[in-house]
Parts: sequence; C-alpha cells; structure tokens
Amino acid sequence: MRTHYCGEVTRENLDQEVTLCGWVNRRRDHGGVIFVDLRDRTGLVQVVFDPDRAQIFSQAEHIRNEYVLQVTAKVRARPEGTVNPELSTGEIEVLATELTVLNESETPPFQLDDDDVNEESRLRYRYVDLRRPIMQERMQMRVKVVQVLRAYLDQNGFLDIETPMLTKATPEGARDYLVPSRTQPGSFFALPQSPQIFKQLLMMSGMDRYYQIVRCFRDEDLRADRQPEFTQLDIETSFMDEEQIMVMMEGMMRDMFKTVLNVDLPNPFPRMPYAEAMHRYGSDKPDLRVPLELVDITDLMGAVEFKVFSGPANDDKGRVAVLRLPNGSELTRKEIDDYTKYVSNYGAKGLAYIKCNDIAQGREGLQSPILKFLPDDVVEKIIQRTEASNGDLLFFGADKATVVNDALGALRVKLGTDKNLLTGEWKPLWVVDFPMFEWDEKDNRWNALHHPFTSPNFESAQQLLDNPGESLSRAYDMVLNGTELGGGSVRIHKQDIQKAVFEVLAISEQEAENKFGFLLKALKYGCPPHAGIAFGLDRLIMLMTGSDSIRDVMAFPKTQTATCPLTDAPAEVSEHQLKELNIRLRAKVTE
RNA sequence: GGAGUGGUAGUUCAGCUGGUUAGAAUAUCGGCCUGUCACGCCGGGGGUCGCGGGUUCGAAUCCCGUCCACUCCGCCA
Repeated sequence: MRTHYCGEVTRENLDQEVTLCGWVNRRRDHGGVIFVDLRDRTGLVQVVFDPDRAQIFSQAEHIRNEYVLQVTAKVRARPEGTVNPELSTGEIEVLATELTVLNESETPPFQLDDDDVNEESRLRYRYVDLRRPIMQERMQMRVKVVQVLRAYLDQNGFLDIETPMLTKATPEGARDYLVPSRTQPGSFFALPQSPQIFKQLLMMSGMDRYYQIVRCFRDEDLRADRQPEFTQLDIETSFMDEEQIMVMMEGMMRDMFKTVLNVDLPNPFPRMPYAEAMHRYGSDKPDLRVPLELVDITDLMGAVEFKVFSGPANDDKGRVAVLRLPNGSELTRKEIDDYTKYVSNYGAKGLAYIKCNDIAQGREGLQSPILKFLPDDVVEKIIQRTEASNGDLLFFGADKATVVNDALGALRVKLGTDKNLLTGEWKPLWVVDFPMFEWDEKDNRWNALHHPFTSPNFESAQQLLDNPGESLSRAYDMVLNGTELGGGSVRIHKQDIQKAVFEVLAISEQEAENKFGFLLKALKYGCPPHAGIAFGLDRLIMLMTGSDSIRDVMAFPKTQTATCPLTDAPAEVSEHQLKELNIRLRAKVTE
C-alpha cells in the first residue's frame, strides 16, 4: 500500500486504511485519548490513539512535537459533537492502528505556529523553519512559477543552456565575488554578476532563443530585496526587436499569473517613457497602484522671492514639484514632521506644505509656513494646477531634480501605503526610452544607465560620440507594483558602435581589448542582431507570495552582513588551503 | 561609509524617571481530566538582562565603546 500525503486524506477515503508519514505538529492528551496532528508538506491530519488499543497507545505516550512518524490508520468521520467545521480536517480523523517512530526530535528551537519569530533563529534552524506551512507554500509557489515559465519558453522554442560559474571579472558594474585560481597563481575567477556576455555569444553561435534560470552573484550591500546570490530568469533572442520581446515577455507573465494566481494582468501592459515616469512619479519604477502624482511648478517659481524655491527653479538641474494628498489637512504636526524626516533620507532639506482649508477664501483659507513668501498669482496657479480641493494638503519639493524626484517619489509611495490609497492589486508597466548615459558629477564621466552592450537609438557611431547625452537606449524595464521585475535591451551587434560606447564610457581601447576583447572579436564573425531580458525570480516570487523580503522565498538566504547563520559561512580556511592557492594573509595591523 | 529600530527565560515580550529574590504568556517537564483541535486545571524547572568598560553605596535601567539582527541612504553597469 502506498504512503498517502496528509492533504490527500479526505471524506472520500472514509473507512479506508491509509499510511501517512510526517512530523508531529502537536500532541494533545485529553481524557485518556491522545491526539496527534501529523504534518507534511500538503497539510495536517489528526491522528487518534485510542486507549482501548493498549500497545499502540503506550507507544504514543512517548511522542513529542516534531517527532517523525509513520502511521497506518483507518479514516473515519469524527464522532457527533466533535466536528470543527472551521478546520479543513474538521470532519474526519484517522484512528491509528500501527505506529513507527521514524525519528525523535529535541524540543524545537521555536514554535512552528508562531509566525513572528526572530529571523536569525529562523535562519539558524532553517530546516525547521522551512517545515512551517507558510514556507512550504512559498517554496511550492516558487516551483510552480518556474515550471510555468519553463513551459512557456519551451513551447516558444527556447533552449536552456548553461553558462560558466567560474568566469572573468568585469570592470564596471557591481563588485565581483572572486575565486582564486590554484593553477594560475595570482589570477582569479569571478562569479558571474549575470551571464550577459555568454548569452550574447550564444546568439553568435546560432542558439537564437536562449533561456536559463541561473544564479547570479554581486558583492554589494544587502537589502530586503537584494541578496549576494540571487536567481535570474535570463533570456536572449536573435532577430527579435524590442517590440517583439516585450510582447512575448508580457505574454509569458500574463500566462504565468493566470495559471499560478488566477490573476488577469492587463493586455497589453501600459508603456511609459523614462522621462515621463520621472516627471510624473519621480521614479523609473513607479508603483501605479498609488494614485498620487507629482505636479511640476518649476516654471512658476523662477521669479519668487523665496530662494528655497527660486534657486532650484533657476538651476537647469533643479526642479520644484508638488505632491497633493487628498484630505491631507487632517495630518497632525507630528505626522508632517515624520514625513519631513522621511524625505531627509533622500537628501531633501525640508518638506514645505500648504493645508487647503477653504480655497474659496483665497490666502485666508490656506495654512502654511511658506505662504508669506509666495505672491497671490503664484498661489492661485499652484492651486489650479494641482487641482487642490478643500481638505487637501500640498507637499513641496525644491532642490536638484534628482533629490526632488527621489524624495517626493518615495514620499508618494509612503503616503499611498500609509493612507491606504492603493488602487488595484497588480499594476505592471513597461518603462522605455531610457537615456543611454548618465553624467557622473563626482567622477566627471559618463556612466551607462543599463550596461555597455545596450544598443543606442542612434544609427551611427559618430552621432553617439558627438552627443552622448542626447542618446536614448533601446532598453525596457518591466515594473510591477513599484518593483523592477526585469530589464533588458536590444544589444549592440556592430563593432563600431560597441567601440563608440566604450569610448564614451572612457574605457580605453586597451582596457576594452583586455576585458572584452573576445566579445569585440566575436562581433566580427557574423553577429546577428539580438535582444534579451533578465527577470529577478526572487523578487517576482516575493511579490506573488506577498512576502516582505526575498529571504522569505529563498530556502537558504544570507543575513544583512552576507553571512549564513546556519553554516557560519563565510569561514576561515586552513593554512594548507591558502598555501595551495598561493594566498598569504597579511598579518593584522595592531594599532 | 551613514541614519534609524531592536537585543531580557527555548520563543514572543513587559520591566528602563537606578533600589528586595528580574516578571508574563507560550514552550518544556510532572500530576489530574473519557473527544481535544489556541483544550482546561494544579505544580516544577528554566536568565552571562548581547559583550566590554565607566558613573554610583547600588545598573537590565544612566554614559561610552563594541558586536549581532532588521529597515533605509550611499552602493547595486
């Protein structure tokens, strides 16, 4: 007789005999009867040990929580008066006839039904934590998502091809995780930040549709949605342009959301140029569930006396914008102070506001510390442009455009969630028409906004070199509820354009040759036009499971200092190992 | 590198304007209970108050330093 899963035992099995394996979720004694809730990854079943069966009953007396059992039992309806209709197993139970304790357990380090346990304990005892139904559900959804994505890509003729984990350090981008070479003293492999270059080489190899669910490594500081190793759904195609890629990829997401969550995502996904996203939402990954928008008033502020506003308004890198919070005049002084503190995280020096108590009264009906600095006509235009009505609150941002966008963009999302303004559950979006380069004030050079293999919208190399700041890239980001799910681009497939991009980025010919020589060479041997995209799988599952952090959808994540409480990695290694690798640790400097 | 929150029993927390032997809930152990399902009742055990230093007659409590966890900024082509 086969072993059943707990979740498989239903009313239909009444009077049948089943064999179950699982963990003791909870043991209760009452009036001489022992009840054991047996748990496996599919559910719970209540096992009854009857005192009339003396032998098995005395065995059951020794059972403790988290013991591993094999139970053979008869499925039966619960006695009259004991049915609990609120439980999925409320109508049935199983009467144990045979019991094998497959293994005992020490008292668990935390209660499995407590969903508010210190995360470090959960990580240290991750194997116990993962037994919890919520974690089982998350992992199972992750599996389901991967299955559905693979099926879609397989049906569309994609090839799943592996790329090296031991590869070469890249000069730009994130910090690399390095692996010392034993056979080449002083040389290092790098773990891939992404298989970017390899998948492009695969396009040159004629594998015209590639995908891989692949681990990527970046040695940067962690966040709730950033881990040093994470999983990417990596995709590249030949002969497809941005239009075709976007259509195919949003089709994949629509299918997947329908199958896994029974959610209908819009068809097509809305698209928005980068400039519009920054202008309206202060972000290149706007959460469209939040109905608030930034309203630009830079043009109104050029001539006002108030330097805090006129300064940025007369600076070509400055911006003055307003965020209107409907019914926001209810906010207390303390709440406004808290929001002021919040935007200071993003470099804002303050958070001016106007409470619109009674607009019909004009200036008298408004309440604000900055009102006295603004002339009547400007105030009137602000009210008009923001479409403010009585009871609204206007927040002002005035600074460098980047600061205003960061601060008001973040405030917009915070107000939206704090004040329960979210509309709709799933709001995907394509952000397109990114600038190709971004001027770095500090280092006095251009940086690639996407990556240096992204195709510019300029046809000629000379155009690009003449006007790098004007060029847009043929890149696209898929955004869902304010999270960047994935991004990609049409790639450069012509050597002269690639060289021009390196030149703009101030990567010398020699450095380019040194780092990417093999790619530049490959471009000479019949490189098809190609385009691709990569999705952050962990972030996707995080959103779909409603988790607050990608750690909750990864089986064995790291802490914020990039360590693993379970294994205590990273750890010191023996002198012997170091010697083989030709590594000598510098003696610690004592101060 | 920076800002913030937290660290007290296995777990979740209270205690923090300094003052007897550091508490509660839950878990755990023992006893009672003939149908429990957050069972109930009685009892027991369980603490380096993160660590180090300082102030004080006296520190979980105040001060300084440090470590760890988490959130965010920087960083993440």
